[in-house]
Amino acid sequence: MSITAPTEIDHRTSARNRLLAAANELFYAEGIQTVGIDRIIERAGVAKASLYNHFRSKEELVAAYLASRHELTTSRLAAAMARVDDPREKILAVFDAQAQQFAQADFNGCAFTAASTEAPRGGLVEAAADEFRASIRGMFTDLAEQAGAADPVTLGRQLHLLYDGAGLAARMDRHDPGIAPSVCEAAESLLDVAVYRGT
Amino acid sequence: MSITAPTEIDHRTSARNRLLAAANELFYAEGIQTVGIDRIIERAGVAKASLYNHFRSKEELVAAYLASRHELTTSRLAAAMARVDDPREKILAVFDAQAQQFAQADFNGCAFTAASTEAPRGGLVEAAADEFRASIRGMFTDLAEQAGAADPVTLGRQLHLLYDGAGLAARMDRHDPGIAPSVCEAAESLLDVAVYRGT
DNA sequence: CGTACGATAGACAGACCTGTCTGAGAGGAA
DNA sequence: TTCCTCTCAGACAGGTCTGTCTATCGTACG
Repeated sequence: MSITAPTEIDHRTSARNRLLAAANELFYAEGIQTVGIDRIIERAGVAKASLYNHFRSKEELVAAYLASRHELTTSRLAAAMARVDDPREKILAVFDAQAQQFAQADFNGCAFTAASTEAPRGGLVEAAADEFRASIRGMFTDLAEQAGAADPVTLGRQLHLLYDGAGLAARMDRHDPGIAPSVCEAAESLLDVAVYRGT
Repeated sequence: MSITAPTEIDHRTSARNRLLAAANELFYAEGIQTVGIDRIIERAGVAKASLYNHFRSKEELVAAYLASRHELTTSRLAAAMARVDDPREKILAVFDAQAQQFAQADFNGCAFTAASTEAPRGGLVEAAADEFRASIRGMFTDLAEQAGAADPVTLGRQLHLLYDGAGLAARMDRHDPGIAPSVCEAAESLLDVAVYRGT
């Protein structure tokens, strides 16, 4: 890195990135409504005017936070899938990756689900959640097709149901260690029935 | 109803019931944080002092709202199960009853899940959610045992995962009519594998 | 050196929230 | 009648929130 241009860019991205990092930590851990702008800028070490210079409103900051979550989650799942070849193993790899998330100390359920219960209908949050869910659904449907399911749309939806239920239960039943194994087992059962049905 | 005593009782229960009804409608439809006390008492046609005469705080009103939801949901599921004899059919009846909820115009997902994302940890809301989930989990575990599952705890948990995922997906993917059929199909698949495994 | 721009700290407005309190009214009970 | 209890309507305090604005500072660049 040279000294002239990058520092300016670095400063500019630094403020935005620190804001996004603070939003990630606080919004995800405590919710959107309960975390005020003041705590975000305090954690980020940024002035309030700078926040409103980078984002037009709190809702826009929330949307950016969700976009970063979307990117992070899908890339993590893609990396997990890329490690194996067999479609069936790819599906199990997705649930394995999800289970690893459950084990994280800061795990607190699906950010999009939580955000959508707090945000008004028809806003940026709902749009971000719809986009995220469509992406996950597409992934599962593709996997179901690759795995040879007789009805890939239905199996994709069932795997998505399982994925949703797992994330929700892992947040609500924090003291149940049996969730992840039961999820993998259930995924295999659904897969077996959907692929070998009628043979 | 006579004129003397019941009117007094009627008045007394009426204020509380109207408050609970208003809380049910508003909290469930719009969330707990976004609905203020003022809107509750306006909808209920009750003075603010009366609210704080019946409930010590907003959190206590929320807890009462969740308790009424708990009662309503479990009794509805119990009624659905009572209509059939076979344990397997009881399980499907539960998911049928859930699907009927999805079709309600005012359906907005699981009240306990939504409330717990908005409420602080360690409060009355978390306790109510834990209680509700334990009740549902017990129901599914009992059903799994009655259905002859080799591992009733695991099947009960899997059915609970499915139930959770279904409720979540029905709220998030409002325009997907295929959820309910896919859920019933998945429940049957899990049931088949869990009961006939190894035979 | 001077200029321009972004960052900072913080005051401020306007709105909302919860919970308390006052004052008045209505209807049974002694 | 007088009392007592519940209710209503609304003011009020004290706090929070978002978003705007002022004023100052530091630094890169011409």
